[in-house]
Amino acid sequence: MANKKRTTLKDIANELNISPAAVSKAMHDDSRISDKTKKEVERVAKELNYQPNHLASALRKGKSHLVGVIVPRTNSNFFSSVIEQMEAVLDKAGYNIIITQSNESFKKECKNIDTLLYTQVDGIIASMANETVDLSHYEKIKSNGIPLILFDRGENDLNVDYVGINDYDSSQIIVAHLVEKGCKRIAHIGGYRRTRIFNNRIKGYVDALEKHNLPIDDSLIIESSLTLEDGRNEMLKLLKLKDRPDAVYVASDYAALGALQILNEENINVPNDIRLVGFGNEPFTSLVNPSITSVAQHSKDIGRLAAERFLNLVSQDDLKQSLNKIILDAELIIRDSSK
Amino acid sequence: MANKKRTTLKDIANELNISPAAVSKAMHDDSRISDKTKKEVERVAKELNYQPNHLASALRKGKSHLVGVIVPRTNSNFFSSVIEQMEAVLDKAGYNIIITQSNESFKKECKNIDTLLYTQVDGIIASMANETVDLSHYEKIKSNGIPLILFDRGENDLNVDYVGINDYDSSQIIVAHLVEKGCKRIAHIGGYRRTRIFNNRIKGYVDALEKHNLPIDDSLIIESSLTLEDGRNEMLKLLKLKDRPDAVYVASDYAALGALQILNEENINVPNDIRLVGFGNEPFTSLVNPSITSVAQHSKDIGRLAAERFLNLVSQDDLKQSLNKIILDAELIIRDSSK
DNA sequence: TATATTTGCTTAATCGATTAAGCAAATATA
DNA sequence: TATATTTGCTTAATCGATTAAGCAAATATA
Repeated sequence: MANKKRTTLKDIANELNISPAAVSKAMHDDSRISDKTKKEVERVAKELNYQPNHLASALRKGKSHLVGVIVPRTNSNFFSSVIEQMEAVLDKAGYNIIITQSNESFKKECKNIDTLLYTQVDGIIASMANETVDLSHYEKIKSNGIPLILFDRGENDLNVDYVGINDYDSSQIIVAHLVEKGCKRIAHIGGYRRTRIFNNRIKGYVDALEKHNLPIDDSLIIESSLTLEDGRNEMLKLLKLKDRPDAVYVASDYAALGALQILNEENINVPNDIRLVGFGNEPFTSLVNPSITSVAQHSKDIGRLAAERFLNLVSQDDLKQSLNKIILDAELIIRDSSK
Repeated sequence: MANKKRTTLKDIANELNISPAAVSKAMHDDSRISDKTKKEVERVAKELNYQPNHLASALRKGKSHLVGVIVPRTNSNFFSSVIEQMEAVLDKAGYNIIITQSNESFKKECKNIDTLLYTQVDGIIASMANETVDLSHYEKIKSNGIPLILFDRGENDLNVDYVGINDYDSSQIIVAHLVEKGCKRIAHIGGYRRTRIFNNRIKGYVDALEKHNLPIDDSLIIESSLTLEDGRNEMLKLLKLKDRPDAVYVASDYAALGALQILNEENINVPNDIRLVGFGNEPFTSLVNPSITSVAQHSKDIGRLAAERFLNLVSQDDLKQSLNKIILDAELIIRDSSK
């Protein structure tokens, strides 16, 4: 059973004493094949448990109908929700997706791109690893002549389509919210400036402080990888400052959670002593105590829009990509940590 | 730039006035090709930015060096950690993985299997969707003659390799722990019995109650899909019982979290009024208030072992699969919710 | 020096599915 | 009835990489 050879078009053709070409056409419902033959082909195909060989047809047609997806990690609600939507949209158009994760590693990301190109995907939708600065591996995708769409963590320099939220505005909204609650010393535990979205969040934060006539204190602006551990460490450092902040805006929910753990451990009341805001609206933000105010990133829209951009691009005969940004407004979800 | 054709072996061959066969051999470091030719091939390949066409070589060799992975969801720490380990092991052996998610849907799972078979993967490593009862789509994998390895949510009837933890014993350990803490009415919010692992957890729970001379009360045994929402709903029902439980063992951390939310909302003290135990050791169990006692599932070992089983199976000339279980001991991580 | 072996390639077939071109029979049209 | 068109296929080439078989030149061995 397990050892028998795969059924090919030729096997069906031999069974029916017709040519493989006729079988292929029958399967694709060609108008020049008789209904009788089509029915017989269908019957024998089922009988022999025929499974088309994707490698062969993809090779011949020059299209694999596979889309590669690269994400930093799959175990965040944001990315898995984005992927779910992409899958839904692409599935309808006859595309399947291959998900790879970079684990935030530059090296892994390069390897993933090689794998995807090697697998002959028809396009790549990616969100960059934290470590990524050099973009030559992404250029490789472009020079392969297949569409590249970036989401969330993108780069203008690549001159490709991008779907994401307005990070700059999000920071402005967060600071405005905290100021409204009476906060005067707002710290920011952010990502690294080299990553565009985190740079934008920092800029938004700084500009918002100025707008509200609050002084900018470099000791309150921290760059990190935004892991839970980073959140703990950086929060501890902030607490050791002579002049403690009365609010902390953290650019990731995971790091915000780390910060909250420290605050709870040190018996600092949130929100009364220090207000806390995260970013990403991960499900756990509403589950922890106190629940964490955060920014919803419209993951479903991002997934859908990125997939639609891909479909739009593959339908073009002559692929010409350029910087084409779709920026969605983010939404502040206010919870107990800043009330 | 984007529109130029891919470089093929033939292009390199033409450039050097040798045959494509020689180029292919040079690339594979064949001993019958001169060092001079090898170097020239390497140079021209780089010059023309040659990328081998995986479809062609896979078609010719009959091996795609791709492994399909099917998980219910990727956004749980358990599954993404399992996948990370698989990737690490398979990568070393020259295999790449394609991750698909069933979203706990039977229909989606069938579709995923079709996609993977169609993509000519060399094997499939899967964990079943909650909905799955009919196994014919999995039989299709077997009849394709490629290895199938199940992990976590498996089925004996398929007679293939399985890697998972000892669910029965885990339940026993949990009940013993709760009994030791003085609990007398232990409820169980479990999964559906049709899923083997959940059935084992229920059996382990029932047998453990008997062992400790506690009565078995059907109103305290609940089957559900174990989502967070299910946890909330079932917990509410348990609280409405005349004779409330003094402990709840939930077969998933997500549902346990839902249960905890209700308990917190109803101002029921955990662990003093009701003790709570989850399953899976998801990171948030240590983050919520109170932290949730849970069972660590050794995701890394499971991922590694499943990948190793695959490698072992593909290396066999004559694939013969049989029920071959690797059962790991789980570990109870005691936290505040049951202290 | 004559034969055997090794080296370094080429030739041609192959993996399956697809498709342009073409052909004979059946049918439609003038 | 003669020609045109349609129907229902077949033939042969193709997508790129790989490999068995083979051949001529170079080198080794007797």
